[in-house]
Amino acid sequence: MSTRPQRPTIGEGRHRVRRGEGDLLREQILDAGARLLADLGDEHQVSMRAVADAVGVTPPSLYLHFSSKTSLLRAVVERLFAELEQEVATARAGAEHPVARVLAFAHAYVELGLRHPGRYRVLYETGLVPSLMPATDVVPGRELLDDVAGDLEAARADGVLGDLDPWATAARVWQFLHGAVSLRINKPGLPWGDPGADVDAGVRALLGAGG
Amino acid sequence: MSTRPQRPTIGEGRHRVRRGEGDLLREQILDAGARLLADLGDEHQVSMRAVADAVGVTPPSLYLHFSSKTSLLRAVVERLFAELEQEVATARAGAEHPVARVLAFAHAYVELGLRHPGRYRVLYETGLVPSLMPATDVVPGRELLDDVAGDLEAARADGVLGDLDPWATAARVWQFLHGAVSLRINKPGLPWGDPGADVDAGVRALLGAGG
DNA sequence: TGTACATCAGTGAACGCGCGTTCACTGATGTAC
DNA sequence: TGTACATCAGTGAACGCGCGTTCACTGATGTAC
Repeated sequence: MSTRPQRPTIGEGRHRVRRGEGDLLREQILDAGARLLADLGDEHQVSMRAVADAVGVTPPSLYLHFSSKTSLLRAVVERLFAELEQEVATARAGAEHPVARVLAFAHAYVELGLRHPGRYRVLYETGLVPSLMPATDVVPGRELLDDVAGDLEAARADGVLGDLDPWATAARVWQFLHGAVSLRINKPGLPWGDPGADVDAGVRALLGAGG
Repeated sequence: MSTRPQRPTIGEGRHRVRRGEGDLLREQILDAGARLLADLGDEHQVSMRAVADAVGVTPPSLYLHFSSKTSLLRAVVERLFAELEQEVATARAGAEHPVARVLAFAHAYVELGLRHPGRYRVLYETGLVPSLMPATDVVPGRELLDDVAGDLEAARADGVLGDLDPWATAARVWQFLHGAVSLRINKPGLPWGDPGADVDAGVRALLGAGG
């Protein structure tokens, strides 16, 4: 056991980066920050020292790429949200009919949320996002809601939705899905049962049992 | 403007408590702690110094009543949950028929959650509760779920619920309600619409449009 | 009723710690000749 | 090809701060006589 904290400094194995390759470290910092934030689910638990340690670099190095912890967190959150957005998007791409698309989306959403609980928490249950992105129109989830509402408008045009309001119904579906993920994450002590079956029954019921 | 932070110390207006009245300060500490935790919605933002300041006392005084910050927070969380439990209980007491009871509960739950968002966050969206109460059977919300499931069993006996499973349906209702509260709290930028109408439509749909 | 004393709720100062951030520096990389 | 120099990514030490917690103390309250 070494007497010093065991992290690879430049002298001990980490290669100094060549001119112009500074973005490499930037990417590594973002990766480490995203991993830490998603693991811990709380911005206060993620320290600059911890990020630097995870990358294998000293804390001041981070300031070569980010002017402050806040700006680093902002970039990290953007990355986490972009990942989630892309994963959900590819998941819905499989289905054709509007109602099937909504169901595909619902299953993917819950599955992804449960697979990455820390990330879910950061993006949907924290004051972090609004405090980092004060602009009201940058609301992670808005696009998601618009997409579902769009599918439901199509469903209504097909006569499958009864006289339900597409937008309000989309909101209720999302609320249900969010609750299904959030309660399973935050109250793991309760016997929730299979998420897939739950989502299926819940979403179908909210769509007026159509589908 | 005084040069010192303006808080009433014993010498400046706060009366020293008489023998045996130490519990008075204990209550004040709990009150202040509950207010701070509910306002900030995050345990890390609540410092012993802040609690002491709010009460009008110096930090070491808190240790006369609580052995550590953790034990103080535990007592505070218990108080917050007891408050919520009682409020919900009195709200449901009004209705007779099972489905009406569930609807009354649903409206009260969402209304209370939106009225005290910080408290809601602490109790339902934080690692704080499980970390303070490691015993699995102390899960804030379990009793709540049992009550709704009980009502739904009665509803099913009355033939109002179709062949839906009471327990699974209760879970889905709670998931929807939690999502309705949580998303409104955490994504205030989206046009959610009236919570009451939403809850009504959502819960009725989840109960199979019965009621 | 008046005085000396015990009690103990609350104080004030200090501790060690981890944090975000700064600053003068070092030394490998790349360039000029 | 070999040497002197400029660049600048990354270091190591230190800063001030707020935190939870400790400790010897003070002084108003209540009691004994």
